[in-house]
Amino acid sequence: MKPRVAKGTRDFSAKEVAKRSYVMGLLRETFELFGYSPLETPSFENIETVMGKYGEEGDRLIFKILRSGDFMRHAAIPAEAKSSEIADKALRYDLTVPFARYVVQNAGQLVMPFKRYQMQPVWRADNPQKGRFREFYQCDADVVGSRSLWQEVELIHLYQQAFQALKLPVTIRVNNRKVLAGIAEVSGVGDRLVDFTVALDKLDKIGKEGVLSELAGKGFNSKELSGLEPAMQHFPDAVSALSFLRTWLAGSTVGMQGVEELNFVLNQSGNAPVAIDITLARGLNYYTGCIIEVTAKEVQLGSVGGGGRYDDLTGIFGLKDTSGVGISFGLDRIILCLEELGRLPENSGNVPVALVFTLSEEDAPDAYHWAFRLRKEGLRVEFYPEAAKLKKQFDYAEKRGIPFVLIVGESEREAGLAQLKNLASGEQEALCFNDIVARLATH
RNA sequence: GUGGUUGUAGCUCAGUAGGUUAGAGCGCCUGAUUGUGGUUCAGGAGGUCGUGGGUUCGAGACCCAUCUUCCACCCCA
Repeated sequence: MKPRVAKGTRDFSAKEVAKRSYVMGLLRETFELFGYSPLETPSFENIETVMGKYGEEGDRLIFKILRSGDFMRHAAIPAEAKSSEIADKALRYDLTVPFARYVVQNAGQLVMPFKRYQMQPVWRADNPQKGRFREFYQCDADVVGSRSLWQEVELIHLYQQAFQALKLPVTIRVNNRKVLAGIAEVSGVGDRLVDFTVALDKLDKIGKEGVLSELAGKGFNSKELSGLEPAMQHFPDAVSALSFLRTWLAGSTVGMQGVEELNFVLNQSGNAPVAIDITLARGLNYYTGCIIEVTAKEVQLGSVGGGGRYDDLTGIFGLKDTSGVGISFGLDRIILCLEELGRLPENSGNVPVALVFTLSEEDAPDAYHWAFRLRKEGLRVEFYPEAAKLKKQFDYAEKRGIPFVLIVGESEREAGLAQLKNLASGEQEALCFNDIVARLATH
């Protein structure tokens, strides 16, 4: 059997880890700049915690974990057994639901509004594609316990700040579930909101005709279709979109509320790259208010982030009246984008600055001592552990990307010096310890 | 979950209409060169052709199943 990673998963080499920690470091800084505190939750939850939170499609994509112990042995499992009977745990599907669980579980201790960020992998039993994995990282920031729309504004600015730091130009598209509900209401299809929004979300991809025919296929009649049509027009700017919606949705209380929320958020967003997009729906069905999605401007790779307001997610776990709003960064897609644009720093930071050669067994103790002392000075130094041919030791340094080598032989030992050689330039000089520390430190 | 696609040496790939012992480039190892690499030259190792069945005198090639890759749909980060 050929060893292989499981479908849709990846190993991360030193280089890749360096890229990932670069991006995660910037995100962490930004989260903390905005006052969010870190949280980590287990990789799996009780199955009832995750099931039913993401819609039917979501449930299908949840990785379920078989009951442990000898459960399987004395149970003849009927084919129609529910997955909850043979599985009692599930890998987390996102970070928001475990967060909601945490908030409810610790409601008494938390200071509200409670702001946390979380950067951990999530798992989905999806078919992999480019930028689409079965194990991937999300980096989330959420606030619960405040209905203020300033939270939405702040999260938009958090997005702006983070993507600026990452040097990845993005468009932040915003919409409001209440606007969508209002459109459905005034068109008389309030009971089929999900079918409507799912189809509308594809406008960019399949065009107006495509959306209309998909809706027709779902049983919408021609009167309903023409009622919904205004939602598919293109607005030149936010002002005209909002004024159109104000007249169109005048008869819907929810709709008007959504319009005003959207208006507030847009007005307060300052120079952030936000755009109103009334076709934006987002699949996760726990969103109730403002919804946000972020796409990279220069790369076509789906969305690199998304989020929104959820008024009652904690209600499912028994805590009423605790509204939350949050955003998510898709770490893996952000890295793919930056990679494609060549904007990840070259210097990975985890390569030694020097390699100490071992010329012979006799020279080894002294050579090792050089490495030992240089490390005490805080320099990343590696010691070549065998008296191999110099060609081999040079090749090793070259391949690891180590810029300097240190050669200590009999003559150097007597003089208390070491030869410091720059591999790129070929320059070599016999220097004392302090000079070598200075050279390597300033490299 | 649906449809298509991919898999041959460590890597990138050849392999013609099924026919001896499956090839190339790069990489790797050894030597020329026992304290100075990147060049050059000479030699060498490395493959149950993703896996399991089947058709055939004979399968890397054809058929079926399965896993994997990438793509589209679904959905999503």
